[in-house]
Amino acid sequence: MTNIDLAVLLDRLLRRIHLRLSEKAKRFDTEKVGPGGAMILLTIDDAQELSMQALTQRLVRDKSQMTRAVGPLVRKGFVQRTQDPQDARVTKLTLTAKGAAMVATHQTALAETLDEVLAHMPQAKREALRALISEALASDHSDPSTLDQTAED
Amino acid sequence: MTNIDLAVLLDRLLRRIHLRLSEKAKRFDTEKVGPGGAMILLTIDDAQELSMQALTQRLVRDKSQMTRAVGPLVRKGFVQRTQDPQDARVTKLTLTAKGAAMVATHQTALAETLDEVLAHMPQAKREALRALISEALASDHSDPSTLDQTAED
DNA sequence: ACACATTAGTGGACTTTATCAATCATAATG
DNA sequence: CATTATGATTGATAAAGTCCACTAATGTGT
Repeated sequence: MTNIDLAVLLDRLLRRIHLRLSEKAKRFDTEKVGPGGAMILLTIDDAQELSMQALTQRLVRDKSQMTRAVGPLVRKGFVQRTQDPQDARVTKLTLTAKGAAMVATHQTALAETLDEVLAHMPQAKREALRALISEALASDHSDPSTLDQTAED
Repeated sequence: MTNIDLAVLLDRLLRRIHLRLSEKAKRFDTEKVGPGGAMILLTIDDAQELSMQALTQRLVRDKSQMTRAVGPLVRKGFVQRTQDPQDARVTKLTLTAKGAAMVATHQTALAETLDEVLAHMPQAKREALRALISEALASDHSDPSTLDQTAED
């Protein structure tokens, strides 16, 4: 195994997953949600409701890029923007029924993809892997700038 | 934990790492190797010597993109192209001394970054995480098209 | 020799993401 | 109020990656 670091390994694994997923996606992603869009949908689904800021922080992207990425999803009817009654500056994002359906499709595809990529890995190890990554994410409070921890996990 | 899948978690973790790494990189990446270039250097370093094809497969990218990405690294003196004496079609990539130095710098930065991101994760778990990812990568032979396994790992 | 496959590189069109500054509306504060 | 901070968006621009078709050189097999 030598000297290739965790980040490099992560990158490769993720690329493989993306590669296969995008092949599958050709079959159902007729509205061109794309990998970035799918990630957004999955994230909103997980949180039920998210502000732009929270979404930006979770996906670790630039906020301006986030607006642009969400735009098409709204236009295509997957996501709904609503104004927060508490604070009229914030935009809350929720999934439409159509968005939820797309999430379900993507989750199925993701599960299939993971089954392929991790074909030879026993379930227990997959769980362990997921747990470790989840833990790594949860325990990372060291960001100087942008992490606000809207606390679940 | 709900329904966010492993791939999504992986993506987030990797993004966090990249984000921090790129901040660090500003301080030493004066020749604009960039994250993509760094990944290439690290990969060549790991294999000692790599054909373009092998590199493309490992990094799971488009081959034309790969040529374009390697070009600047050669021009800047980090990587050397040599023709394989066995097969004159293949270009073998190796690191120059300058390239090796850059790899060392990047590895240090990577290690620091991982220390930050995984600050609260004990060493044993980090090792476990690395081992699991490594295993996932190694055991993945199911690709229909492009994996040729130039056999090390 | 000949046909055929493989490896690399080129070129162009195109999509996706990133980056950075500026703007606008709304809060929050003195 | 006036000022400042915040959340979101816009605009301009660049970087990165994809896709596809094509060329050139070399290797393989008949």
